[in-house]
Amino acid sequence: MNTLSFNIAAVERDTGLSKDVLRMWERRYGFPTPQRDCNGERVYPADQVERLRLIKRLMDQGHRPGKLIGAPADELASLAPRRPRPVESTPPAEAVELDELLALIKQHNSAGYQQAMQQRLARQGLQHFVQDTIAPLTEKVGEAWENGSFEVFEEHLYTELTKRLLRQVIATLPTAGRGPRVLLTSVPDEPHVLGLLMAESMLALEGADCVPLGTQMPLLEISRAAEAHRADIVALSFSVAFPQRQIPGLLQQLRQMLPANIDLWAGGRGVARVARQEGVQLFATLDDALAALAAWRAARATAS
Amino acid sequence: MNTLSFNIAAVERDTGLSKDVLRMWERRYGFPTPQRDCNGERVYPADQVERLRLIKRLMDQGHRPGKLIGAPADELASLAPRRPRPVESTPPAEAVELDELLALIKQHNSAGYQQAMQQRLARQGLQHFVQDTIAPLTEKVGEAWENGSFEVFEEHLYTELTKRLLRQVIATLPTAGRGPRVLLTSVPDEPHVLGLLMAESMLALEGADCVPLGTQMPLLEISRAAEAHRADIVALSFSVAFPQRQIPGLLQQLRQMLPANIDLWAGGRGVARVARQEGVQLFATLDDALAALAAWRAARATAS
DNA sequence: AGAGCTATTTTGTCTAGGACAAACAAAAAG
DNA sequence: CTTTTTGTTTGTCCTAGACAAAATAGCTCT
Repeated sequence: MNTLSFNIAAVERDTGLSKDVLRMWERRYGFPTPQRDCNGERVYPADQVERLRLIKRLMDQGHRPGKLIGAPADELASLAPRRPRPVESTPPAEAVELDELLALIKQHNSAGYQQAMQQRLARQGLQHFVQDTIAPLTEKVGEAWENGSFEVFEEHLYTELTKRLLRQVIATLPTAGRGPRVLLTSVPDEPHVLGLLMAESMLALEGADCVPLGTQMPLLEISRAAEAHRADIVALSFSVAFPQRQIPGLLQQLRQMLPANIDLWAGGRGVARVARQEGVQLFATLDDALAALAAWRAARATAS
Repeated sequence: MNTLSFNIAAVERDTGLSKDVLRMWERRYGFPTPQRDCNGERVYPADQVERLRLIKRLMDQGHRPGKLIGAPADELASLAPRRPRPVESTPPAEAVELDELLALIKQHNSAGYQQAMQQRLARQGLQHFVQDTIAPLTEKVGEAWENGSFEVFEEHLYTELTKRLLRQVIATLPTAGRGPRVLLTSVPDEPHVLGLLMAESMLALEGADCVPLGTQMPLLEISRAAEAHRADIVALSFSVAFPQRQIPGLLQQLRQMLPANIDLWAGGRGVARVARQEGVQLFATLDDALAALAAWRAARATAS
């Protein structure tokens, strides 16, 4: 087999590190050390790409590159996520059951996983199923990926199967028209959709009129869509992986574009530690979103 | 309302034009002409961002930037896509029905669209529904977006609703284990999933054992997943929007990583004009994929 | 004419290093 | 012990030049 090599664009694709950062690290830290082709362009060997991916994963957990790049291979020992873990409030019995679901994914047993989830859904009912099964399970998958016990493709499989399940459930809900019209989407560079689906299922269950637009909408398009659909609320989801510092700016910009009578909501693990914004409602949990829905209805009821 | 302005990263996000390209155009063509903030960084006014988005859309249709940037506003007249249009082989009666479906999306009538699609599915059966409704409809949506009669968010709505429908249908198919195990995914920078879902529904209908991994898998992960799932076939989908010139390189690279006994298939409108590759099977239509499935089974039957 | 080949223009990506501000960690002050 | 100030780390943006791949134009040959 030919030795695999990557140009800088391919490394950016596969690692998520921008070209600027790759060149900067080379200059500052002396790593990576790509060879050059006949045009003087960087050529990265596969093992360095692998190492960069590992470093990126650890960085997403809160480690700093300066520390990581020097260490040889005992980084594997520094698995410990440096981000403050939310306190594990799941009762032990529940946790065991969730681990069993994770194990099914880890064994690549799609059919078994789907069956087990259907069973739980029937037992818990939609609301509890979303809050007590899907939400913590997604959290656990994220953790498993961060600490290396899940491969990327295993996370993808989990996501894909769970998306299907949620969409299927949503399709069976009656399309009631009594609630506010909620437009659900995410900003560019935020491809995670599970949070949106969870929110949609909860809101739809309460009779809200949801318009799912998928992920990664340019901000201008979001405001256009909100007007075209005569939405009452624009709801965004930010995953924990989304760069936190960009969130306030994005929300402000979107708030400026939107007509004042359209509410802007933002939820997901990504907004947990974001400062409160003028004209934007932030939700740490799905319960908060439901409370906000009730509040919205109450405000409208008294106003009219 | 405050005048909206964008920094270069925001413009990249919203237009899809890289920072390098934005700076290059400014240097070469004198457009765009961003102002500078107190740090000397570019600040783009909203109307130039709008114009850049228009230019990008026309470029995706095959126009060249040099011609577009000079023209003032009569570009609107040059709507004509310069890409060779595939001959419209849809019989007129069918075409009218498809246009009715498009109109439902254009009116943002989600419920009506879903109902109409369910009806067609029941009438045509899954195979014909996918081949004669979803495939041409997706094509038409792409065209409508290219010529500006569809907004981005309308395309998103179509995609989201159609994804749901297909996934729902796939979920109802029996999980037969007789066929080859097919791993379905797409490469990084290829977020379009409808092609994959269409392929999955057809293959699953024929009894193949599909493993859907969603989109945008790094190549190294694809090969890892293929081994972990003991896949017989890795199937990739490339949309027409994917940069054609990158495809051969990607396929070659992946082919090198994969064990020789795992087939590599690639389909979708994106591969229609890609040259044949050693060790890779390219499909222009869904029928080709079904034929390849039959061929795979025949080869295995005689071999064993 | 039309099919193929070669030259020229167009266009995007890569390279280099410098500058600076935002995020973070450490030290000093209350 | 908490808060503020100072220093370090780190990412993004900047200019400007070089070059290769793609698209077009021009040519030749059938």
